[in-house]
Amino acid sequence: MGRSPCCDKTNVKRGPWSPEEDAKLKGYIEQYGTGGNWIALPQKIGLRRCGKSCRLRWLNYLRPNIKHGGFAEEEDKIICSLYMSIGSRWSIMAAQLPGRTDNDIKNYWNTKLKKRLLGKQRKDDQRARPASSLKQQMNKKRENFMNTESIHVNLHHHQLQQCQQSLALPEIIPQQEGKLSVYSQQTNGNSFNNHNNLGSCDISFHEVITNSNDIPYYSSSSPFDELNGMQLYNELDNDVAFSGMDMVNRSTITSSITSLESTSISSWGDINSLVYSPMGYNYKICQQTIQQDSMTPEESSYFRMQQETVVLQ
DNA sequence: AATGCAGACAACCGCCCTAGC
DNA sequence: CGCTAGGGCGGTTGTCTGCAT
Repeated sequence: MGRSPCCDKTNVKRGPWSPEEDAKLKGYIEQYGTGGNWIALPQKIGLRRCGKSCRLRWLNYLRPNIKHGGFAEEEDKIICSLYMSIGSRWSIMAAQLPGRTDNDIKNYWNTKLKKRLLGKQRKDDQRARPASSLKQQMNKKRENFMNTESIHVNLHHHQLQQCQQSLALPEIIPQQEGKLSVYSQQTNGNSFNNHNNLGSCDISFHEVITNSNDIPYYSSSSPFDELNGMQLYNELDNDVAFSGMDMVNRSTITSSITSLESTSISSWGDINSLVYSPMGYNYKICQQTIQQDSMTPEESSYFRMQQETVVLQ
């Protein structure tokens, strides 16, 4: 038995809002506020709309200081870099962009930025790989496989690099040696207490990709240490039930890790950051291990942004 | 002028989380 | 402690519009 619907679907109006409905809703909220109850609100003001629909209309369109369309280049950069580090957390992105709603950002990403990025990638691929080869076939296979996944999976390290380049973002690949401490904490009912040491990994660059069946899929870009890459992944998988967690199994795991001695996992958010970070390192790890004053101004700026994002979460 | 198609974005759906009981 | 309702959120769908044929 599913949950009961929030309103009588047969008795509410759906589809585009009329100017009259907008005026009613806006006028009421500006005068009395929402009263903390969206479900009851439409009845109060005589709107034949679902409460959730009213909420959405207000938040995405009617409330003051909402900007529509015309994203600035600076906003493009912020969206792109946030997507790289946190994935499709639209509401968090919206918090970083005053006047923008999560819906707006999501639409903008899906219709403009994603295509710009993938279009460029396609062109570059055609230029770079004119001849058919085994490697190409493998890549094609992988591409087909990943096309069935969400956008998370479609974004690869090199694509993200290109996104940075096409948007004139500074490319940040860490050169610092990171000594990463391990600590454990109970999160979401999953204990990481056995995470003493993940062993010594010497990974120049690796990509680890999960598929929808939660079976680790591993691909490589040279130079890298495949064995160690796999080892790191399997350690994660075995110890913390890596698979099956929403944040991870729909993501592309793309990271560039230099001289990893162990890793730091205190929450799924940490894993997520590690996973998503195209800059090559987890900012929380970075926080513990790399002095902020050793970063370039650009790195520092990204770091600050990420810290704010973490706070918002 | 009619039709088809693609892009843009508004709106909806359904799941998850949480506060209150 | 379990249940429920409301709110929040990400993914998806629907609709409108402009352009090409």
